[in-house]
Amino acid sequence: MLCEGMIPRRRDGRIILHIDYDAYFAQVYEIENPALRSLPLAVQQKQIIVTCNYEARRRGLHKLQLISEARKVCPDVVIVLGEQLDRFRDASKDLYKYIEGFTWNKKVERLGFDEVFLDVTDIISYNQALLNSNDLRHAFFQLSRNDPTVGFPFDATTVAGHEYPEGSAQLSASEMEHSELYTRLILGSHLAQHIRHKLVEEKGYTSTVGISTSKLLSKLVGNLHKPRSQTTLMPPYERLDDPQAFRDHISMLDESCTSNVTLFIDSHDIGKIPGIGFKMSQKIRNHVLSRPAQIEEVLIYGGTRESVTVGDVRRYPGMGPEMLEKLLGGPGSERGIGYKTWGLINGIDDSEVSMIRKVPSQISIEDSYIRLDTIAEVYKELRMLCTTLLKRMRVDLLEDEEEEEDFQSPDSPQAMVSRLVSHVASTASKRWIAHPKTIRLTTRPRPPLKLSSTRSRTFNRISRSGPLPSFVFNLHEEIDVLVEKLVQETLVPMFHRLHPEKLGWNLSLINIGVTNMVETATSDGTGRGRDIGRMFKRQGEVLKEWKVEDKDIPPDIINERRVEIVTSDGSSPGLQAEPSTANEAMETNWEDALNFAQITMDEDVEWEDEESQGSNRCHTCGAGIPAFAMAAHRLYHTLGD
DNA sequence: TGGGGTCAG
DNA sequence: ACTTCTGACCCCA
Repeated sequence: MLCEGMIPRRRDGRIILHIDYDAYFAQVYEIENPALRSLPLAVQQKQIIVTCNYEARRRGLHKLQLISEARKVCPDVVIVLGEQLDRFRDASKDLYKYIEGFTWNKKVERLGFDEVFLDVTDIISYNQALLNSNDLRHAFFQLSRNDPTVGFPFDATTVAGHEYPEGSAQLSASEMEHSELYTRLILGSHLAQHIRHKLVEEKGYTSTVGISTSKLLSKLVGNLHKPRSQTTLMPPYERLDDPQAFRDHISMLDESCTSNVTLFIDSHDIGKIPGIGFKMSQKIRNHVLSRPAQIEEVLIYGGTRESVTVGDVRRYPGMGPEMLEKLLGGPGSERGIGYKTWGLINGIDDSEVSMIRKVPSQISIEDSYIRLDTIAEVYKELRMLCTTLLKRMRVDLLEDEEEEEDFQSPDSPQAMVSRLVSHVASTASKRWIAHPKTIRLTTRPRPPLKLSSTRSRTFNRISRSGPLPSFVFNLHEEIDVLVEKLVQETLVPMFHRLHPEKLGWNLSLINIGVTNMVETATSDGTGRGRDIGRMFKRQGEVLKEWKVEDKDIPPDIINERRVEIVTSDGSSPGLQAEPSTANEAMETNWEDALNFAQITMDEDVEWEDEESQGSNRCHTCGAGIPAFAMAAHRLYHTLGD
């Protein structure tokens, strides 16, 4: 008897696509140099092939192969270096933004460089409602809610690409004709195919896609047919316990055939399920294998480890959320891990595809070392890592300052002055879209070679963190200078907190990271997908008379700072430029603008609470600036160049 | 918030 | 050889 209550109910209302670019690193090179496409191409990191194109695989190469071996197997292989990740990261971001363009709800989530999840539920529902059941073969998929001509024709009676199980459309056609899910998955498969085609046409990338109702299932099912293909996990997803369906499918009632989800997921090795990693799969394996009384064939003495499949675990006597909770729970482990894992084992994953994110939640740089045990070497490495980190921050957290959108009213002093600046000086300035508040230093001490062997626990990295000084946001200073300052003032003290002993340590790794991002406020957080209506509205407003008002000024700092900042004496520690010069320039060239800023100060304004301070940072140097002084502060930067 | 663990690509 | 260089999320105090 099946214990119904132990299996969480399926919720298959969503349609989720999982996109995986084929042999990603290799493809990036192929696009830069199309001549490589027809050749066996391998990407090298250290002494290994990290990935290779399918031509190379056809000739016997594979991932994580030694270079020496690869050359033996395929002497004419073209090997390129893949240690510098910048090009891969850039291409990945570009593809991500392109793919976002297909979504309506902005639910698009990147996993690593080469995978993207899309929640296309809304698009599918919309098109499902549009289907004409009298002529499904000549359906039209609408990609836009506004323009019914944007889209593509398709045959809504068949799945695009592969399906799992193979030929399942014919097998249970009678049941599925009435299945809502069946229709929605068909729609999903055609949308997936369209996106794949567009990725090739517009970006030159081939990809592999999985189509199902959750991140878990779409990711897993996509693996069935690679490369340049797609697979849809077909219904029924539910166990057939409806009496009528029960009789119709009496021949399928063998337990493994109750639903295609179970059929599909049961065959996977337990460690292949996303979310069940090395540690957890080991714990589960040990438990399942260490009770061989139930299963004669499984012997642990032989030393050969039997593979444990999801099916083995799912059907293990007494297995359920409680048992998994006992197995996997404990201090440090995630709350409700047993229930979550039991869900995964039953093909249930309710986790959301997250909204598109413009900024990462952390940026870190690390390097590993054979031996690193002198303070001088450490300083040198800190400087190198810091340099890379600050450059990365300028790439990932900086954005072209385009016409100052939405968030602040178009006639606010900031926007006004900003327009003046970019118009008259035609300065293509940059702004920070986020400010990390914290910097962290991590090291991995070399394992104490021959200790009393208590436990070689995963006890790997140790770290210290502290506030990130705001001078690092100063774009007018040379990186080298900022690095030197950051190392001396922040990282060296942090290092000594981490390693108080003068000698005796030996590091195998150093990592420097910035975290705790505070996003600079923009209206929608995406910075993309301009609203046409809003643009028109704005144009009108720009023509209106200036309004003098500003409600974003924190009360506590205005009195002490107002004079200082308006006279631009560089009260922010990060400002290095000559104050008098900037000041002079402002007064001579920007009198009106300055007056404008002055007027603003004298207005009777309302104050916002402390919370608003985060949005009153200078985009350029990161200094906290009262809103009323921001306009003048911007001028200062512009003229400082 | 600081420090650490697990998982993933 | 579970490597390397990340990044996300979760837990505990």
